[in-house]
Amino acid sequence: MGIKKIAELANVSIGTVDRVLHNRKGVSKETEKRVRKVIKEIGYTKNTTASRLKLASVKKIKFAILIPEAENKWNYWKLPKKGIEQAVQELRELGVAVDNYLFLDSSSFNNLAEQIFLKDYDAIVTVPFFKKESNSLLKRAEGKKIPIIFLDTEIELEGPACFIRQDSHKAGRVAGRLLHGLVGAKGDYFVINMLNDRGIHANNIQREQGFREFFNTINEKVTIHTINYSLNDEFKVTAEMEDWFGKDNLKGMFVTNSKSHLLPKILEQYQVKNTFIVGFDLNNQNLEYLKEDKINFLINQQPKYQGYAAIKGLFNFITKQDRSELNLDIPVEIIVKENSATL
Amino acid sequence: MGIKKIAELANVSIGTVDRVLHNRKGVSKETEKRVRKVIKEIGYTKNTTASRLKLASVKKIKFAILIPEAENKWNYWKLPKKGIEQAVQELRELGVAVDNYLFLDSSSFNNLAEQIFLKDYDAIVTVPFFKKESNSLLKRAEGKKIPIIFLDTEIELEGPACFIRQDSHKAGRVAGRLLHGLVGAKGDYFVINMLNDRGIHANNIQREQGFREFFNTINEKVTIHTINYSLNDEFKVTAEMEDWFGKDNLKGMFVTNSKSHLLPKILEQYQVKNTFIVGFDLNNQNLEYLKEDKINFLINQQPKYQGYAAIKGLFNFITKQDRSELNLDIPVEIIVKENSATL
DNA sequence: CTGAAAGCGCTTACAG
DNA sequence: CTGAAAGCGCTTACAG
Repeated sequence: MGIKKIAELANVSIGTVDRVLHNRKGVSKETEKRVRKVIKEIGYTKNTTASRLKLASVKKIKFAILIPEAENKWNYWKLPKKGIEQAVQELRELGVAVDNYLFLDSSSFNNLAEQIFLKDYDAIVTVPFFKKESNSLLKRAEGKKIPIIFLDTEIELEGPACFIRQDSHKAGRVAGRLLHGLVGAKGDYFVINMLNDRGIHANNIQREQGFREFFNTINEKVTIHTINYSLNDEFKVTAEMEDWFGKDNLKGMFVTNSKSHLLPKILEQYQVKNTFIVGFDLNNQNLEYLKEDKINFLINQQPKYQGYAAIKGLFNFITKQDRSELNLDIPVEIIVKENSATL
Repeated sequence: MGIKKIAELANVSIGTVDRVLHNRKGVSKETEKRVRKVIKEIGYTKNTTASRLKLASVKKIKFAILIPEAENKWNYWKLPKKGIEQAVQELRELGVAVDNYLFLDSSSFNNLAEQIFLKDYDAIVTVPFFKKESNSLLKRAEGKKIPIIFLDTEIELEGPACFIRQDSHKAGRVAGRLLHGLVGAKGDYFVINMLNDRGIHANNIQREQGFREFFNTINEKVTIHTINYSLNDEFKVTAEMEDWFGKDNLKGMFVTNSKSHLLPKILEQYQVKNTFIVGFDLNNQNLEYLKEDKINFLINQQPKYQGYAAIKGLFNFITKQDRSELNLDIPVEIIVKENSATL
């Protein structure tokens, strides 16, 4: 069922079959036609394993990974990196290798992108944190026909791009559903955007939109306050917020980023009662509060899997022209205390 | 880094290296020692791909799949089967193949098991529906040193066994958490076990236990009624149940199997109000009611993935002696209307 | 434009 | 007890 069989049936050498299969030139029209016919007839599909066995030693597949430096501040980014490492481990004997380029801000992002294009990578995995810079990266990759996958967040770019990320609108709607179940129609709702250095993150905006969308969809007029709080300053409870918090009804708090663990302390400090919290991401601090029943739901975006899937998807694209795994909508995983640990 | 290098360093032929690597006899103590030393020194790990490339044509890995016939009644079983097929597809070029044996009841289970042992399979994937029969299967597999994985449900067997399934206690606790969030301390709770031909299923019992456990853990004394309802008869609302349903409070209904879609109709018919439902499995009927807000939460046990993981796990065990994927605790996936479809 | 040969890392029969 | 050779399915120089 392999190229040998094709060669035999088409009365050519396996070298010629290989030329046809790879659309290399140097084959006469007639021979090519004959070979293609046989290929079709026997329903040939390439044995990727055998192919990679040879290529693993002569032509590695190299990926450039351009993601945030995972210090304490962006601890989160250890997870996609882990997933990437796992995928590489699985594919190592098939000749896959990665180089990590870890950025700190938009300028180091740019510098590293520059370095990446000096070498010949087969694909790039990155993160669309900086719109302008992402666009320029996308353009250059397109020009060099290097496939590129963006993780974590989907933003609009000038040209089609591949994303492996959770649908943040959807995540926001799910959060709406969950909080509404606990708080009901008579409560007050709060969307809490904790800003970081780069201001408000694209997917945090989308999460808030989705959250509000949910209440529109179920056609319930509830009060939703937005609180934007900068991580750099102290949290200041304004007079307006004191009014909101002072009410005796139930309160639903939707924290649009991974910092929901900052909330319980603050709420305690200001003696705000009857609150329910939905946040994002399974960092240790969040999980701690989930266990203490001070956070009610966490939404997981499977960061490790995102990294894993990116490498696998790119590998399948490069080796089998299979585009189907270049885009991925990560399910909105709902975590409560009871399903938070898989023993 | 391969056997060639080892052979060179140990001053033997690759044939001898191979003998040592596979613990085959016919190697002198001294040679073996020398070879093992080199193997250790260079930190050799087998290239599974290369190994399988050769073996794929001379010695296939064959799995016997012994699962329920997926007619309409057990439609669910199409899903693990699909996952199995996907894994086999991915591993086909490495020489993996499966035969399906589909049973209808305990006697056909036994007959098919008999047939399986007449052939030489490298592993078995099955389902522990029938305790006695599962034990005898496990025993025979043990005797022949054939690895075996049980899907879907964990039951106690006479001897250690591998399970890829969701922790049903945990799933029950999650259900408790979810319903409690909607219904609170003042409501009534109902556990609804819909019996089938085989009586009440092991994991349905465990789900009920987990559910009750949750309320013990949070130390809240709520009323939990158990309703056992046979699928074969009409649903009869007893006088006692009329009392329960007639109360004006909120009611939480936990359906321990995949038939939660039968409930909304019945509740409507008996004009039971203020009910919230948590059920299992993403069949079309359940999803339909989820979309209509008549079922509030569904718990998914990722049946397709269970099948997929079983094949992959067995493959990694057989080819790399890696036992780590033979047991798997499937996460308790919480599904609401908003995250039910991944577009 | 085409073919024959060597090789990827491992496995298997065969010869001695 | 040990080695040399052929082969898994594909790829790559090299020769003509």
